[in-house]
Amino acid sequence: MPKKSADLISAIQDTADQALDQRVLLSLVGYNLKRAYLSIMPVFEKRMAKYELRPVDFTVLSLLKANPNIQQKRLSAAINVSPPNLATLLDKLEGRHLIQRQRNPLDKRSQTLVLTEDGARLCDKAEKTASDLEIAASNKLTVAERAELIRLLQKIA
Amino acid sequence: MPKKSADLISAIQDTADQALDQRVLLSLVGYNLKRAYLSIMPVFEKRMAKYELRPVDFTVLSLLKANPNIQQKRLSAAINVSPPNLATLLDKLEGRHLIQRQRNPLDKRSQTLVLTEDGARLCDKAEKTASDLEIAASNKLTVAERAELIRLLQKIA
DNA sequence: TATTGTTATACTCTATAACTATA
DNA sequence: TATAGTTATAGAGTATAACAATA
Repeated sequence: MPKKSADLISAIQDTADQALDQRVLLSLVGYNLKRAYLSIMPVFEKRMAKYELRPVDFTVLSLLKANPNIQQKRLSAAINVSPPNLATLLDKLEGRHLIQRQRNPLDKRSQTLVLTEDGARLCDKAEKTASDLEIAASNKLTVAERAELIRLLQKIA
Repeated sequence: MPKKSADLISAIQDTADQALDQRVLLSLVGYNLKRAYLSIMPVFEKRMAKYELRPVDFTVLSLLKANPNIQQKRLSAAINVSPPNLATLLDKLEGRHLIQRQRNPLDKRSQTLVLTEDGARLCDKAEKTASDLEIAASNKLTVAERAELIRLLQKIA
């Protein structure tokens, strides 16, 4: 509801001085999730960039380490990346000799995935970096709070 | 580390039967944040789509309601949308007569933003929808847990 | 010269349709 | 006919550079 002249000027001055009122948005879980995510991810991305890994690449390597010989289909569902997009992602990792696709002898349509030795080495380093970072990134929380946060997040998802 | 023939077959069968091991990833706050976010946002987006609002459009309307006559610069910083992207976003909202840009008489470079009457009405409805949804979306949490989750998320951000 | 906001554009991410090879 | 994976492509979201108007 637009104002005119003097009213507008004083309204602008008032608004500029005040702290931003975000009470409604900050009462919503989704808004807080996004803010928290945006505040911690840039650091993580920066660290992973040293290994030329995006967060999703790290996720794939770490899942392959823990689940060798997993099928692409299952990986795709687990990490919420569509089969077409996963295919190109895996092309890149395979091109860097970090993973290997193996035709499944039981069903030649499907492929199973494993880390190469290079991939396993890189994954170990990246996981170490991630867990180091985890401590630094959540230094605003106590150990108990961090555990509680993770528990609540897993309850939602 | 690729296997051959019989070994591979039994490895594949084992992997296919087992639950996916995500322990490393699930120990990281960032991974859990993303999973929680992805699990609650589709519902929110669907509801907001009825008002032809994306989450970020809702955020802008709600912030303008609570902070009339805010400058674009400040809004841009608050919601993490770059000035060029905010400009086109505001173009669309202004084209729908939901908001209005006003040249700041104190500094003609800047513009301040307000909701129109239509915008205020739509924002009220959308905020009502959001808070209704909030209860349904976080029904896996108790009231106390939800409050604690929000508190911890705000500590991180 | 610096700042606010805009335009134009490029880059990344995500989503969809159509194809292959196997079953 | 159905499924796993791929290719190609389109769309949304995000980032950057160059510009106009004002300070």
